Amino acid sequence: MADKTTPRILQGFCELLPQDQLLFDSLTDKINETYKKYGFFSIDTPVLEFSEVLLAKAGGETEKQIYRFNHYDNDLSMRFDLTVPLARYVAQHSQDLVFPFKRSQNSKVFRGERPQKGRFREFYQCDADVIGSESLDICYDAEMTSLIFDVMKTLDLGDFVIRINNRKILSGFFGYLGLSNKITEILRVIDKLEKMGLDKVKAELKEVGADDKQISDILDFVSISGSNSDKIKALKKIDAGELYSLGVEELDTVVTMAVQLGTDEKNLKIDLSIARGLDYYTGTVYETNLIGHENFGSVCSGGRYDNLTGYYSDKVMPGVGISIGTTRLFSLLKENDMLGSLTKKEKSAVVLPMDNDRYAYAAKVVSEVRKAGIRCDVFWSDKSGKAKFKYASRIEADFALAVGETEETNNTVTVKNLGTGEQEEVALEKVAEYLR
RNA sequence: GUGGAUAUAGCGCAGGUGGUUAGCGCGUCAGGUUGUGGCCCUGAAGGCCCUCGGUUCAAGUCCGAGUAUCCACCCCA
Repeated sequence: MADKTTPRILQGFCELLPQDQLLFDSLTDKINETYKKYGFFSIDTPVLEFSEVLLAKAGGETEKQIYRFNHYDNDLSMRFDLTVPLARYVAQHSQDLVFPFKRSQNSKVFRGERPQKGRFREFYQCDADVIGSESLDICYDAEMTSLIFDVMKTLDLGDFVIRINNRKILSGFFGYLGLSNKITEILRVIDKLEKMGLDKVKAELKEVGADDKQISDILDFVSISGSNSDKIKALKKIDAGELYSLGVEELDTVVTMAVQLGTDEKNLKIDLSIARGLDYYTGTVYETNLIGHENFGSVCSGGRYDNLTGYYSDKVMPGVGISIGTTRLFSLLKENDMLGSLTKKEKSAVVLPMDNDRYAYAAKVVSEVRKAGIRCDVFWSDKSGKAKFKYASRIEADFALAVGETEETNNTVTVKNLGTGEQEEVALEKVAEYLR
């Protein structure tokens, strides 16, 4: 073993064994199918973009995390999310797209940050966004809410809550308190309320520069309680300017409409402390948590942004979108032994030729089974009978189809159910039917 | 970027106060059973004990540095 290269991969990069990959694919399939049902069109964009394009807007944290390098004369960057490439895509192809444009995308993104539990440097995001031309009705925000609801129902990961808020409400209210120049910082602090607790938030708000009266107003505000309609009523009583009122109006519409679209109100909760760290959200914001697994963080987040393509085009294009970090979600589910709901697996079989003269007959058998649309494999190896059945068992096939001299003579197959251990000789033309 | 932990077989781990041949479980391969997997039994293969340096008659074990990985913070999916 001297001088061999150690097989290894980069930290924060992830790959799965075949049985896990099967489950991961089932996770993304379920999400994509739901997106499709809502009328989204799937696209893909390049992993690499010109740095000037990708970094047109980025700054601060994101910029530091981008994998960027030169190749000959090109300054290149790897996409760190799917939204910026979408903006470029829409600006570049706007004349060929139909608006409102509903696109979904399931692709890998790259972030050069320190990996840890549930955080990767290369990971899949499963996004759905609607982009409008000039304007985009608030009903789309409601539709996204309903989409989150449907996805979560389909994934069947247990009880969940979609927490919803509107940035206009927060910005309007904080502006009204005379804190309009500190809105971004305040939003970030408020967003941490659940995690850090009241005292720390108070201290941080003070650091940001709010006085005691402002702090208590803010905290009273975000802790407005009751049902969704109670909260809306309470919010409507407060007079905090035009932006604020518009936000309340929007939130009211989104919640009402989402319910009409099929969202169960039990799973939808107005939460005035949700702000989302990302600064490009301007209206509705979403976070989704699994009840009992709050430590997972948000499994599906998103929101409304006013002008997606501002850095690439003069056209105003508002949008609303959501994102599911499937790599993270999968790794957390696996760690918590929650992959059970993903095991939807089709039946599969493997043909075992019992001796070397049986290959031709094995070919006939496998072709018959495949014609019926059943996943089927042949073990073309001259090993012991034990090894053959062991192979069938290891690949987790449901059936082993043993074919030897007797079977060929009788034009049959010995079907062994690897789950129950029972076996039976079945006529070749009946095999496919027998396997179902 | 800041703080903490870990590094021994393909994987998961054990190896009091230094002592000569480094173990266990899983996996792999072979056999018990050459047409029957999972369970059981037997056997085999597989180790520069992360790297470099230091202390010592003697280092997997002690000390230092480096590297890598993991965890937490920041931020986020």
